Amino acid sequence: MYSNELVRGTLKTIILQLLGEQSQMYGYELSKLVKERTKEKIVLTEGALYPILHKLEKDNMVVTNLEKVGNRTRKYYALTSNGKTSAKEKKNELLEFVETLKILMEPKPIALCNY
Amino acid sequence: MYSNELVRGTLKTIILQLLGEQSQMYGYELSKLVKERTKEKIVLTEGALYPILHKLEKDNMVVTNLEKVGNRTRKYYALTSNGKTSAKEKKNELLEFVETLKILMEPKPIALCNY
DNA sequence: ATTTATACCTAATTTGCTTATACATAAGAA
DNA sequence: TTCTTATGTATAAGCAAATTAGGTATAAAT
Repeated sequence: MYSNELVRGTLKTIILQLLGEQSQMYGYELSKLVKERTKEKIVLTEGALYPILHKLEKDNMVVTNLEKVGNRTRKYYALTSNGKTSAKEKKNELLEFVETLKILMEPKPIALCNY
Repeated sequence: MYSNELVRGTLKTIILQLLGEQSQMYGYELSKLVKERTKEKIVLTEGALYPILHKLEKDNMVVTNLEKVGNRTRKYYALTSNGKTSAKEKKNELLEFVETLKILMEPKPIALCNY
């Protein structure tokens, strides 16, 4: 698993992206999906997950609806149109950022052939 | 420039990496190099830079030597052998992390051809 | 009967950064 | 010659996103 400092700052983007892939998802489902897809290298703990989801709702990025499954309640989250826009923006920013990081960490030689 | 949350967590790794590229560097030089190499998309402010350098010194990752240039003093930082090891580890972790992020953000279809 | 998985939530704390400030020399522009 | 910009290092107050650690409850598995 990656050190916490690295993951910090990327979680909201990850959540927005995953919510964009399906019509709706619930919290526990999101945490399982991140765990599975990253082979547990990134773990979305509840202490991070739920406050982010609540913030997204407060900011009108997602809407919720409760669904009963047996005797338990799931709270499904779906992107609003604001949320979809934000998801795209944040995804682009993140992908650009990782490219910048790569350039910074592995600078290409100025010229491979300079004669 | 990228939102601050993204940059957070990567700065120490960036500094270690850059220090590994040259025999020694001073703070102001590091901040200029990051600015230039990332076209100002990542900016290493002094408030972040110096505390990190001091922490690295305290943790025996770098050693310092003061050099006079005219009437001003530069504080050069050079990686120790611990620092070199840490730099490699952190670089690998960061590069792995960005790959994981990509997988998470752009999942490949299960099969391109499934008949 | 006990543990593990599912499912949600929150409060206290940590931490890595920003923002702001301070000091000082050197160079360049007005 | 005064003002601004660049060079150069440093620290303190404050913020926000996470961790850590707790709570509640149902369902399934051992």
